[in-house]
Amino acid sequence: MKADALRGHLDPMILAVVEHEPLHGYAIMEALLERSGGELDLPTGTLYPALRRLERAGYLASEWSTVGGRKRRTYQLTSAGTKMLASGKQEWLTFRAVVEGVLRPGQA
Amino acid sequence: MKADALRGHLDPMILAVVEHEPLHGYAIMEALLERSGGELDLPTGTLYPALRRLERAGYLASEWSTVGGRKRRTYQLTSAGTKMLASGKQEWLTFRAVVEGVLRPGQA
DNA sequence: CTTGATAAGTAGAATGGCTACATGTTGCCT
DNA sequence: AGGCAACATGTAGCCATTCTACTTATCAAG
Repeated sequence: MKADALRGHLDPMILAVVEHEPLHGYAIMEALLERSGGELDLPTGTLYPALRRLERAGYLASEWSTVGGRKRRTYQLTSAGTKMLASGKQEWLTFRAVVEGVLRPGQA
Repeated sequence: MKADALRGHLDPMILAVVEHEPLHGYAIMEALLERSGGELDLPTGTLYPALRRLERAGYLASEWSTVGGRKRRTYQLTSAGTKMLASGKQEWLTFRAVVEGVLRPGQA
């Protein structure tokens, strides 16, 4: 998959994986990897800054904990984040329709 | 639709509209607008540089003509462009599967 | 004779995902 | 005991591409 085809689509994806349970950064990476069937192997230099950005923007809230000597920062959706996720899903559907309207991907 | 969610997806879309008939820049803009149901209104500052980039990369070839006092540069797919378009369509399907695997967009 | 559509372009800003680097722990393998 | 893989978090700076804003020019309609 092309490098930064993700542009603009990553945020809702991150929000989606913490929708039903709060997760820490590393676990978010693993969840993305798993849900994408191994395709989405985010570098830490992408994920961690993105999480901070989303927190700054008010879509995520975080708290520190220490588990077995390891520090974890666990993120959960805020109510603004929930709304953002919903509208992100909607925007995805629009985007998909636009691309497929132009691309007509059935025709190889 | 978010501004540059297009990132990395625009190139195959441009190639797609000239797949069956050569078009000049302005006509490409109109074709994108029409095929996207009015959603994709590219600024000229996006399209023209993109066309030049695709030509430099060998995916498009262009020639000048003058129609009614207006200069047109008409673009058509090269054979490399045809291949690139095919692989772009394939990549789109992968990308879509990745996003939807993570997003599960059915659930509002 | 001005406005809107047609037509092509450039310069420079901004975005955000990437590479590469930095730091430290735990647990398994030899 | 030593080393490496997995766990865990983070920063600095690069880079590609899309965007805004601008320029130039013709033609048709009003």
